Amino acid sequence: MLNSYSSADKVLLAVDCIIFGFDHEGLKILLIQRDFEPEKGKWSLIGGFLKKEEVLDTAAIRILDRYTGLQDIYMEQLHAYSDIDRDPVERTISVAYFALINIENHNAELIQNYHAQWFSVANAPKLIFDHDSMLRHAIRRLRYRTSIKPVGFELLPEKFSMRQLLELYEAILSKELDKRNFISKINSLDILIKLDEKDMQSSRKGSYLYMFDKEKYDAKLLNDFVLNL
Amino acid sequence: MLNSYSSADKVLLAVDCIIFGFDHEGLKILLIQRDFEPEKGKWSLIGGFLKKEEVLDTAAIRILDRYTGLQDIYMEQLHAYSDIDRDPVERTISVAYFALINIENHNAELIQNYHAQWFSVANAPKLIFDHDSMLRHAIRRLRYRTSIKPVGFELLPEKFSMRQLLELYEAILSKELDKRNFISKINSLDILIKLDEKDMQSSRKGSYLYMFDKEKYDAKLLNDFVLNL
DNA sequence: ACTATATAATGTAGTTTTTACACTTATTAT
DNA sequence: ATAATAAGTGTAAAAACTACATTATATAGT
Repeated sequence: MLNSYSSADKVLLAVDCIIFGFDHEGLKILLIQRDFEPEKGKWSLIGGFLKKEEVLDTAAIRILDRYTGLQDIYMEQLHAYSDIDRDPVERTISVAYFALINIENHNAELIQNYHAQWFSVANAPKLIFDHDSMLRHAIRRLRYRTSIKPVGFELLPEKFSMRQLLELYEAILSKELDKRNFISKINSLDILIKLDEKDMQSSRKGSYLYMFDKEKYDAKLLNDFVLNL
Repeated sequence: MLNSYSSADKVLLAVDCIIFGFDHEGLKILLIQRDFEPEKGKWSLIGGFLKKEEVLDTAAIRILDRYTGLQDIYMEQLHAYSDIDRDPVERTISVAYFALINIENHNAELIQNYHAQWFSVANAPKLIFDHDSMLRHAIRRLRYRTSIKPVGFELLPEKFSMRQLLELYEAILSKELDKRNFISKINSLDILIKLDEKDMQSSRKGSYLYMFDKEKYDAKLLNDFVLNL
């Protein structure tokens, strides 16, 4: 049994990132066009290999940083994918992560250099390998996560209007929400700060801006909420 | 980029299984006592190494079978654990799975041969490596999963009484539930068959036995239910 | 300065769901 | 016959959820 360590097979471990962003057009993901075979020219999630002395979370952070120039981003491990022929080049197990970023903050130059591009989740191209499956899982997980944890805000600017928040949740859930009911449910969570500032872009009247109140949320010491939208 | 395959590090991949069972004493897990160093004599989850030409799910199934003699068991991938020194012998990433078995069916002789043993989840011993963390995650996931999928039944005999089902959910959630409210919520899911048979062990009056109606459930074509207990 | 326009902001009544709670029934061991 | 034990059952009050329409505000255009 002890020597099972030495007799056991070693494999390549990849990390693939589903990087979510959000803007006026809706929910988006960052994809990269492969410039080498196989599947050259096809679209792919952004990924890389795990280094031997590296934790998976760190690898995901490293990869995200490399392609977006962003640090301190919400990331979450999704699932390990291990189909035998999932990568035709070599037996590779991939651990998928998803990231939620404020799309305004990414380094546009960087992603251009890497031939990366933002796509609407709704009409993303077909992806290589099992990346479509990863994306589907990520969306499902994102729906669940945003219904119990205050992570949706990661996709918005620091200051945002109720309309932006509403549209964010509509994009995540792929369904229309009633504005009044939505606002009262959000308000009942009691985790936002209403600012004196208004966003004057969207209308003549202007709409108040809000911020996520992390201190207040943490102070509640509740683990999860339930946001039934 | 292509040669990043050849330059990338390969690592050992382990699979560890949180095997849940349930009996009159409550929710249990199957643990094994290590008979080799390091951590000899300590309790551990049941695990093994992934083979090069093997899918993770298959490895989990193989490991479960080896220690319990059971096939066709509900299993679900939990998370990949990758702390650098999580296994002091060698750099090993572990993918944890949890399994739900009918505890009556396991092969008692097998687990004896392996020095495995059932423990109440409530007072399980300290486990090696990061296995305590895996167990905590597994319980959290089990709570969630049983609230949206009809998998709790996997832990019960094919025929079970409402009391058994109630006590199962109480064990999973670690809280008392109101009997009448529980029964009406379960009944409103409309996924059980009430048998003519009674369990005469528990009381003079005897309690009706039920079975999970998989056909009916599948026919509904709903993905998930919500069971707020 | 008046008006038109466009989005922001707000409240409620009806319905459904959830909760808390206690007595009767059925069986058999004595 | 009766004592004992768990099984089985219903309801009223509270809370949550749903559907829905009008008024308010700032400015751009005249």
